[in-house]
Amino acid sequence: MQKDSISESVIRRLPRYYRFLSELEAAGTQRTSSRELAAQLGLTASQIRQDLNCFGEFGQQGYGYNVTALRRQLELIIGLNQSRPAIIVGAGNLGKVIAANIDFAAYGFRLTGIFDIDRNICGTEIAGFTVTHMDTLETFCGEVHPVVAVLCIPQEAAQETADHLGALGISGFWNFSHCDLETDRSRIQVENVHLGDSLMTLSFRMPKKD
Amino acid sequence: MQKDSISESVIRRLPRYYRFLSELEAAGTQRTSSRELAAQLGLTASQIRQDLNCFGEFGQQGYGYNVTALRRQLELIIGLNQSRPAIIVGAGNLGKVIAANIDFAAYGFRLTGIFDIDRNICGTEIAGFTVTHMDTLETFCGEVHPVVAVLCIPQEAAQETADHLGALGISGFWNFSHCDLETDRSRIQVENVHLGDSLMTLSFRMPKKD
DNA sequence: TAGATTGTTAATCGATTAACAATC
DNA sequence: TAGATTGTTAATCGATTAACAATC
Repeated sequence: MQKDSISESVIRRLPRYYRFLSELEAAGTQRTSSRELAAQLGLTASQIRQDLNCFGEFGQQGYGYNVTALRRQLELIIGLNQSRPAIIVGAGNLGKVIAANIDFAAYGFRLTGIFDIDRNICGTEIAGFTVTHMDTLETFCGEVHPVVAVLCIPQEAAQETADHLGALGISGFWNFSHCDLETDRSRIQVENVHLGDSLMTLSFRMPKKD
Repeated sequence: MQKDSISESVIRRLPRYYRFLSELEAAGTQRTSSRELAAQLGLTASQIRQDLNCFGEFGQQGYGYNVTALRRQLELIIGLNQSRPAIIVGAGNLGKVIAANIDFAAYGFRLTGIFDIDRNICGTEIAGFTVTHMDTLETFCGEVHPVVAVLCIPQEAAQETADHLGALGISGFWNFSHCDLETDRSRIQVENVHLGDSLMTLSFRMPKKD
């Protein structure tokens, strides 16, 4: 059903489709078309149909798409109905914000623990979890088998920690550590959130003096 | 000197080039080549030369590139030497983390104020700034003329607030509010940080059960 | 000079857009 | 049935890669 390989461009558009269909559904809209979606999302109808047809045939000729059905399909495609165990590594400011503000369950994951290397932070409570020392990671992973680690640690420690976590069975990183991890890309998925890079692209596009 | 329009793909690679050259420079490396950079960054030498030649001729035949000179050129190209006034709008958890952790000066900006609509938060101090009520934005903008606003507010308020800020002269948004802003794209630059979308792409790429 | 590596042009590849038969 | 809109094939466009003359 799903095409062999989905291009990065398509993958990046899926969340937008899902978000927008969720809004339509919440607004009570029952039906839509590629033309309508395209107009709203600033894409072409062709592109939307091509994208969706990577995964199956979800529309009906002459009618278009049922909003609820298509949203539900995207939910399954993206894997939002899953509940894969995840951990946060690094309980500094950023780790705390993510623990408190990201609804992991809404994205197909389930937060199972928060770890830090600083014994002063360990023992404190964040989002219902007691921050635990990294020493206990091995035992924890043996029991809970988390698949994803959210890396909220300083750049210097990132590569080493990622290697360690990879050895403990982690196969996905949500990487906030501001550096490019070197991993076995056949086995391990990395999604980078490089805030600095993001702000630099804005800097590039803003007018400059001198 | 700079080509008429730079593609989004090129823009997204510039920060990585800059980061990597900074590392090389910090390590004391004086010279590099497109082949070397390509190997390290996982790109092709051709691509790197094409990308750089959008902006000028920075290399020397037979030699390659001087690390410091090229890093410096990228600094100017991206605009990291600038100091454009920026404000943070929304001083919740996320706004605080950004205020405290992002080195705006390193990215061509200068944090000038933090605003919130909640009078309970106003008056508290974050990263050396006293959080100020949004009521005072108009006066502030008239005096300081910030060009960029970091949007750390809830989705519901984002569009309205963006419109308001646009009217007050803001021409760039670093948007963390998890929705797609509708703006006059000829005048206003938007850089989205959609953490939910980011986590969804990781969800998509992770194995699924059932 | 010989070797190396650039800047740039040409070739290839992949993604986007257009077109249209199928069909609800 | 007529109108609408899909799924899909073909055409176009743009980005990446390869090739090579220029030159340090």
